[in-house]
Amino acid sequence: MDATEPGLCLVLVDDHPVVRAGLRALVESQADLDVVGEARDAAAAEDVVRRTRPDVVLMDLNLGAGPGGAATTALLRNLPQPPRVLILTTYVTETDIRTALDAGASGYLLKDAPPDELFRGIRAVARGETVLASDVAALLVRRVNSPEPALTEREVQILGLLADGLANKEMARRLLVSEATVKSHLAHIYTKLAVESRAGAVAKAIEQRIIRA
Amino acid sequence: MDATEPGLCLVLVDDHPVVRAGLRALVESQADLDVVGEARDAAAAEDVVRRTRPDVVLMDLNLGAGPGGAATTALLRNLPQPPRVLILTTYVTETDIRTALDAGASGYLLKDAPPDELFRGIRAVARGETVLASDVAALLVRRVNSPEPALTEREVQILGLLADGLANKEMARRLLVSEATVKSHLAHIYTKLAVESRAGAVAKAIEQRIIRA
DNA sequence: CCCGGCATCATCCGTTCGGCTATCGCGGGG
DNA sequence: CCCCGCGATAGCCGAACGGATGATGCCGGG
Repeated sequence: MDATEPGLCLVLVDDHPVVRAGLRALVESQADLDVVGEARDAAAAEDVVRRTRPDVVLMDLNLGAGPGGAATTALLRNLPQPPRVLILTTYVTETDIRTALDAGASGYLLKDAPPDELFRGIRAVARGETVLASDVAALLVRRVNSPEPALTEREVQILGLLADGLANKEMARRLLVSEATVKSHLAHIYTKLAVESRAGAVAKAIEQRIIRA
Repeated sequence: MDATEPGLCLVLVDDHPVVRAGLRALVESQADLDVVGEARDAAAAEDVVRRTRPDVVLMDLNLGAGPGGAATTALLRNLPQPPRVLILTTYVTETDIRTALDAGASGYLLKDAPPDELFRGIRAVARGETVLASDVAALLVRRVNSPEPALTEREVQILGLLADGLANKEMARRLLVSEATVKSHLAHIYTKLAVESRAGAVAKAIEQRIIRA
């Protein structure tokens, strides 16, 4: 490690103080990694990033109330000289990954990864590389060449409402379409998920992490 | 702090290495707290507790695959000279708290608590006190004077079949009862879970971990 | 340029749900 | 001893659902 190397500046975004403090202690055990700020929500994240100009932001996807990690990622990436964003979260949903990467995240790691992988991930992201946890990558790959047809965006949306227990008529109102359209989407969903009822669809969708519980 | 005081011995149980390492760094910043072991699942927890005989175990409720934190708590509490168990987790569901406390946990804190509260919690639990995060306490109190939605064994059974997408007639056949009975159980389930459809019931049941996803 | 997937909408029809009300036997706690 | 919760049962009825079938417009790849 070159002594003239300034090291990487990090900002932590997580709504749990315990996790933040823990992460800070962890990464600061590495000589080349420095935590220059923390935030517990989107607003604080923007503020601290504007002031500290970090190289990499470690972002939890689930920020409790307010804007989620994906939205916050997009927010930070739209700043001038935006930092790289490395998602560090617990649950994996296909749509979570997609939206996070679409929002401009450079990587996606899980909290059940060993610290080593985290350190390597941070450095890789700082270099401009993209890093994905193997579980995450596997999930994406499985989707690509799986015999199971992928659900459309609209269908996933319907599934979300379905899990909220809404009737077809309600969904139609929410989505500003007719009830016939909703039933049509549902029929497709049933076929793709190989189920034959709303309840079965919800269970399978959660099980396959198409929607979160 | 008395120099002859040996300090409190802790074991961390969490399936996320990042969180474990973070927690370790955090609590070891306190002179009187020592982490003597870590575990990522129930089996490892039992093993390390048997060997290290800690005063307090910090337990995550969501241990990924295998036995959950509540089951692990019960396991540890049934050992000879059991350690105190302090639940340290993210989400709060009524049933989570109940089962954890029933399993013999001495406290229930949330990961969004400030580190200070955590340190105080650990010391209090070690002294034999019971500690509850204020959010948790509020939730429990609310439960006491509101009709508690404790589902019957039969009702949980119905929920399982419901998540498989079975029709009432099918469930009736499986359970060797009439369809009327099934509908009766469903009506009770809807009331207790505060939903009004099968799909909503499935989602809420999975969310509250009444049935597995 | 045509085909296919997607989203949209429509109608028909038989089945299923879910709410309502009511009954019955059983067991436990006041 | 009586009441209550639980499981089981029944019938009624309007609303919701799910399948089948077909049609339109749009867009993108071959």
